[in-house]
Amino acid sequence: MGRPTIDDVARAAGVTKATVSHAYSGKRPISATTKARIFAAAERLDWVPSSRARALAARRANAVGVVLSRDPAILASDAFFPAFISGVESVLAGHEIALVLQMVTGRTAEERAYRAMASGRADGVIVLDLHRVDWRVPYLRDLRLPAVLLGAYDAENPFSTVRTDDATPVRELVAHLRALGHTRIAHVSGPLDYVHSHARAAAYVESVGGDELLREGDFTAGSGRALTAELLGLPDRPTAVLYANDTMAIAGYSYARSRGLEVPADLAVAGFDDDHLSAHLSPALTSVSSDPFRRGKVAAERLLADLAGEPAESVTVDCTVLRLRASTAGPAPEAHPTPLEEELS
Amino acid sequence: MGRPTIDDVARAAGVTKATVSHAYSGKRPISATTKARIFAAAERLDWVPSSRARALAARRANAVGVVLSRDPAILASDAFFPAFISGVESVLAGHEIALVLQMVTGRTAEERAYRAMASGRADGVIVLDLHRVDWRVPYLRDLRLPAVLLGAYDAENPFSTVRTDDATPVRELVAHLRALGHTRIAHVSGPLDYVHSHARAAAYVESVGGDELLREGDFTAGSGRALTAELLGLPDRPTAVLYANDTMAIAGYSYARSRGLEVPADLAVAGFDDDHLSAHLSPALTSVSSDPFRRGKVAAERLLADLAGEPAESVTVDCTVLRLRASTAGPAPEAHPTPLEEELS
DNA sequence: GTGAAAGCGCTAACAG
DNA sequence: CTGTTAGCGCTTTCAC
Repeated sequence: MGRPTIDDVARAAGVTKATVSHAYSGKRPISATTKARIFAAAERLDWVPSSRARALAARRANAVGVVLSRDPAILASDAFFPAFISGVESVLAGHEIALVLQMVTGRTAEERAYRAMASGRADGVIVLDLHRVDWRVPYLRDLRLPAVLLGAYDAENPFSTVRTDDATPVRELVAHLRALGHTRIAHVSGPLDYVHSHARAAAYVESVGGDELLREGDFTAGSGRALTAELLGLPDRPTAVLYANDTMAIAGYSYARSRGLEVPADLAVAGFDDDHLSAHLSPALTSVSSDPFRRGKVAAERLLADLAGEPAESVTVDCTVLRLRASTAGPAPEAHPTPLEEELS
Repeated sequence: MGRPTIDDVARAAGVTKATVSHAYSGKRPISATTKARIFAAAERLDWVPSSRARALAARRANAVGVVLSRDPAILASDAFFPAFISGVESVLAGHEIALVLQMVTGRTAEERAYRAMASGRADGVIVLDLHRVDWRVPYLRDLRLPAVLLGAYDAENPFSTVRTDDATPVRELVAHLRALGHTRIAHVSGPLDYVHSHARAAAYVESVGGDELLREGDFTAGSGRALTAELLGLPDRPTAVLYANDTMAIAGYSYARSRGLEVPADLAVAGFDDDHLSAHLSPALTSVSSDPFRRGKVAAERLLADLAGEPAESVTVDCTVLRLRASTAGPAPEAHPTPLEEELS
């Protein structure tokens, strides 16, 4: 024995398996009475169609893939990912489509992962953490694997894209700080070869008119701390720092406080991505929420549309909201604050 | 055309598909020369075996499943999940086994998800967030779906289990606080029908000798805040609070500070799970790190062993480490501190 | 050592 | 509206 098959159901209902199949897929009109008989039989036998057989015959996995090439340590400190996946799942669930996740380190492993997806594990993939020049884009094209890219990818490509306007909140933040009297505004970015880090950094440079106070971090608390130390050691130190994520911002402001600076009185601090803890810190951290759940939703919807045969399309999700909180409240400190002595280690 | 199949490779190598299949699986001795010819042909044709066909023929998906029934909002504020998944993936990757993730809300959806897994999407599942009486255990047994349970499940069941000793760190924490002079130690737990929340709460009750200062939270910042407000409004308020996760702890200590209390001078605070931000707060938060990565690793290894036919087994991962930090440093405040006035809303 | 052939449990033409 | 017949691309007996 073992699980019942479509043949068992067909026999029990007195029809052929084709009819059973169509009763469920609806790809062919079936009379209400036979349909009822079929469903009853299926129910009675407790039949669940084999997704393996279905996948092979229909040439589709009914699954979409996500391959993640982040360092686990960074992943763990990332508010984006779980929320994004939730958003993706929120649309997949309604279509009985599964999510296949693969975490890899290194290009070879990543290529293998995408080939596995293309070999039938998934019907399409969502690509995260786009680089400004990303080998995956031509690679996926060659694999003929449908994909949705998250982030603005400028080079010619056949894929749908889900974009977010990262520049506007950065500009607003700079304007806000300027209005409070800040003139030395720094930015600790993420790795600049990521499209989103680059977009934020570019908007910052454009807003403040230079990159003198731009430092490239890597999204970890460690880099937030180290670069903050460096910035605060400058002769004409910044009075405000924008970080590319909340993890670095919090590490940064903790460092500043450990050195005797008050936030926001001596140093204004803002993050990005609005970690769930940020509103609960004291002072609460100003941040930019970017609704990863919604972006996951849109990306999944877009991928399903692609899979349904619609032409690729680039959609922009308007989802960034500036959350002004205590860490950037109040006037800027006086013009030329004393620099902190640079710390060793 | 389309992708090459095993037949193309067989033809190109001058053998039959059976031989190709065996050349890769090693389930039959193949002469070195034909093997070489086969691999060369496969390489030349750029053949990737179809995982769909393979799954159907071999009756195994080469995938393991995780179905998550958490509210997306809680998931997003959870340091556990991404790290756990990383750990799982770290072992699956080496076996060319995929991870199928499904997020659901509600029992019906969860049952559907498990049936989908059993229908061939996955060869086994890892079950998280075990309840003290959990319908999934008999359900999965009836489905005959191999599973590994994360957490101590006491009722009779056929599954492998990955346990963690949650009680010891709680006892250590209480002992530590006692040594500092605290006598009124509270605990804000997670939902008590979860096995892990219950285990922590039970250890707490046993250590302090009563449940007068035990409050049941739900892991969200909101509940951390509300229950802290309630505890601090008590006539004989606690001078130390243990929270079942860092999110609640941070929300709690932010609340306390907003009401004028100093941490740890007026109130000692400890969390659980060691969020990546906790070490970077000021004061840094005492917490219990529980190495979710490692637990994911062990759970995945255990599941693979089950799938390989080994008998089910219960393993205990010794992975909790008490991270004593500033939020519990220094002596307890005087015996009967003034209660805070209870806050409305 | 290798080949031939029979499935795995569905979907999808092609008929009627 | 429903039945018949081929596959989908592998794995796995059973032969030799």
